[in-house]
Amino acid sequence: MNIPSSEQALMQSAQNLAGLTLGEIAQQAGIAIPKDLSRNKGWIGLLFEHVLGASAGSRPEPDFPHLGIELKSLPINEQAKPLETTFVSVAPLTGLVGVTWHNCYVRKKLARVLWVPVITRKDVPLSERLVATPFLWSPNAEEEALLAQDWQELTDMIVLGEVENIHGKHGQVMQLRPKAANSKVKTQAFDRNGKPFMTLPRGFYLKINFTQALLHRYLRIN
DNA sequence: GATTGATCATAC
DNA sequence: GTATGATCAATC
Repeated sequence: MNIPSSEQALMQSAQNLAGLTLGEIAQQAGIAIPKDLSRNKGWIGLLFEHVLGASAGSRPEPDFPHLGIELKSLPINEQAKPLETTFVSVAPLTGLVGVTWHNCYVRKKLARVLWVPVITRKDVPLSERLVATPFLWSPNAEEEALLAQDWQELTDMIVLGEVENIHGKHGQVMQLRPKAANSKVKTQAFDRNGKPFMTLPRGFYLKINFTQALLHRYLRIN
């Protein structure tokens, strides 16, 4: 697939995915379908990136750098309720001096997101799952305020050396959870005395209630 | 059943 | 290890 030249071109090809199954999309793209996602958790996201012409690679940039748009797949059920939290980014545990909500990575990453919902049920094979209507989202004032509030709370705790006391329950719409290959992975952080120590890498995740609200706002459903 | 903590693949 | 893409699965 070619790189989309404009937002309109991207949205057009995204809309064209609606109503197709993952099997149809993969077949058209000539991509093999895994039996399940257990050892291919990012497969749907990579499939959409390929089909929509996102710049490949693991660079820390939006999927469509020239458009400033991030692409995210979103598993939902038939009632359009998200089934999983949405990973946003790895949380920096050091170098936070001078970082504010306005210049932080989470805000940049969520500025413009193309959501591609996939109707998911455990008993429906991957290849038969349907793509729902994709939509381009930017946070409204209310959503940004909620995100900013949670980001500030979590970042404050990190800065104060309390990262190991942060649990998934923190945050109303965004939470901090492990983001690593396994629980033995370590990255550097600072404790409450300012001394460096090694801890589990964490990531910011959007909670289900937040992504569900987006769906309601954009698809006018439920 | 929802939520939190753990985990899988791949590139560099 | 860090960054990309997320879902799995044990526990509450």
